[in-house]
Order: sequence, then C-alpha cells, then structure tokens
Amino acid sequence: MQIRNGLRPMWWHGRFRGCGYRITAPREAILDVLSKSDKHLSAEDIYIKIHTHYPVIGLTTIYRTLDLLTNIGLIFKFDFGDGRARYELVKGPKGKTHHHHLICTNCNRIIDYTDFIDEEIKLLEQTEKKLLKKYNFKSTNKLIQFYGLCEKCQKMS
Amino acid sequence: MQIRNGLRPMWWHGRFRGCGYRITAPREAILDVLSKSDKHLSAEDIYIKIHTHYPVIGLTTIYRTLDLLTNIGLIFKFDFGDGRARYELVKGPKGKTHHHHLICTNCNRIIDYTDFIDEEIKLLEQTEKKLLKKYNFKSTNKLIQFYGLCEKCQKMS
DNA sequence: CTCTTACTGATAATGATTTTCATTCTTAAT
DNA sequence: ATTAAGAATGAAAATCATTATCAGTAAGAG
Ligand SMILES: [Mn+2]
Ligand SMILES: [Mn+2]
Ligand SMILES: [Zn+2]
Ligand SMILES: [Zn+2]
Repeated sequence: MQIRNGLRPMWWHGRFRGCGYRITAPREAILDVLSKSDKHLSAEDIYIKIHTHYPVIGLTTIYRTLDLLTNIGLIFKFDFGDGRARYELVKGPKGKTHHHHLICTNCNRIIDYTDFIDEEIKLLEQTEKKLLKKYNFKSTNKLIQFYGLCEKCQKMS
Repeated sequence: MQIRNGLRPMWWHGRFRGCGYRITAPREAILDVLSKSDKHLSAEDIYIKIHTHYPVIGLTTIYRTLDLLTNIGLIFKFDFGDGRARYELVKGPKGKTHHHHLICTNCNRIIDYTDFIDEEIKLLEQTEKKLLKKYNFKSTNKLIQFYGLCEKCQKMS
C-alpha cells in the first residue's frame, strides 16, 4: 500500500498501540485528512479526498475507521440533520476542544463557535452534577446546537 | 376509513385549517397516538400502534404526516443516535413545553428532564442574542442533550 | 351535490451505513 | 530476517430508514 510518509511515529500512535490497535495506511490517511481540514467531513468526503491519491482504500474502511476513532475518543461524530454523519478531530491544531455549532436549516452551513462558552460549560457542568444526584445519570458527553438561518439565507427569505 | 371518534373539533383543527391543510382520519389517528403517549415514538412505533386498529393507514402517510406536523410546529423531531427519528408533541397535556433529554448510550433509554431548565434557558437566550450580533445567525431552535449511562447501565459495567 | 385537488397507500427507489468473507498486511515472536 | 496468528481490508451484497411515484380516494368550498 505504501502510503506512510515516513516512519516517524505520529502523536496518536501511542494511543493506538495502547488499545491494541494496529497502525495501518488507511488509518494514517484518514487521520491525515481529518487533521488537515477544519471542515465537518462526511465519510464520503473523506473517501473522495483520499481516493484521488490512494484509490485502493475503500469506503467500508473509512466507515470502520471513523467508528474506531469515535470510540477511542479521537474524533467527534455529529449529526447535523442532513442524513449523513460528520466527523471532526477532537483536538484542533491548537488543542481547542470545546466548541459548539450553529446550523443553517436552509443551506446546511455549519458555523463553529467558541465564544461565550465558558459560562455555558460552567452551567452545564453544574447541571450534570444535579442530574447525577437526581436521576443517577452519569453524563459523559453533552451536545449543544443552535438551528436557524445564516446571514446569507436570511437575506434571501 | 371512518376513524373519527366524534365530530367535535379538536384543539389542533384550527391550526390545520389556518394553514390550508385538510383534516383526515390518518392525521387524527397520528395526533391521537402522540397525545396519548409520553414516550419518544418513531414512525414505525406509531405505525404499529395505529395498525392494530386501523390497518388501512400506511407507513408512508405516517412519515408524511410527521413531516407536516414538524413543519407547522406541532411536534418535535429528535435524533437520539439510534438511526431512527423520534417524535414528540410540543405541548404535553399540561402545556409543559421546554424539556431536554438524557440519553443512555448503552440501552438507548431516554429520560426527559425539566429541572434546572430556567437558568439554562436564560443563558441560552443570552447566547442567542450574542450569536446574532457576532455571526448574524438567527437562531430559531436550540438543542441540548446529555449522553451517558443510566442508573441501570452503570451497575452492569 | 359537485368539483377541485389535497391526500392516501402500494410499490419501487434511494442512499447511507453494515455485514460477509476471502485475502492481505501488521506485528510479536522466533 | 522469517514466520505465524489474527487484525484489518475491500468488493460485493445486504440492511433499513426514509422518499419518490403515481393512480385512485375523499375533504370541503361553493
Ligand atoms: Mn465543529
Ligand atoms: Mn422528551
Ligand atoms: Zn444558510
Ligand atoms: Zn441504560
């Protein structure tokens, strides 16, 4: 397959080894695509990006790998309501982890927003504690999304 | 078809007429099922419930009607990540509108929670305003969900 | 009651994701 | 470096929720 661009271990190799997973060309390629994009890519998006360079890698493997990466917590899987899952590296280049999404219900544009998050996070963590007490529900993830119209789509309506 | 249980106009008839929609037996049946359940029903759930009594109504119509009801704002459509959409009347019997969801990622149980919402809503509305200013994004809906393990599933792990 | 056309349901189509299974490749052990 | 075990892969077929088609039905305005 010969995709490896050098044998230097990448930052995620350790995590993989620790879980008993093998490091393979498709996995390298997929993580590479994800880490070089700031978009919210679907499985097919990734497939197409990789396919131009390495036609060998199949869509099945993309799905399997994305599942794996989601499970070990390296990527987030989102559903923005357009019928296909979208994926995003948990840590962007600068380690910015927490952000939420604005979703235009007209053109499906996704806007990341990281502002005003501190208060949100604080409140949500409080809430999590209360939920644990009252419902015995141990929350591990929280999801916040705003649906509406983006600037462009407001003008057209 | 003859499902109408009486000719008395229901609370939602006005809304329907106003939008130019017709009042039909399948629509009555679907709204009836939804208003008598406190669960989060999928299209098929509803189909099965109705089908025992009125085998005439097809799944296609269920989907179409749920779409319609979602669009005119009578019901909410949710995706809890199990591959099928789930629906819920916007107003419960007592008019309780705002609530969010705890989702067990192990057994898929959904817990409604209405506690601690006031602060949340307040914060979110603040945030909405800020988002409008900064991104010119006009939010119409917000979604909050907590993912984690319910009481039962914590014990088993 | 009649007419227009919104609504319906059977059926087929779609399209994202999963399953299957024979083959290939990673990697730990020799 | 060689080898052996089994994890990972990809082509193809299968799933399965949702949507599109289309000819027939019925709501409801006049
Ligand atoms: Mn994002
Ligand atoms: Mn609910
Ligand atoms: Zn838009
Ligand atoms: Zn559970």
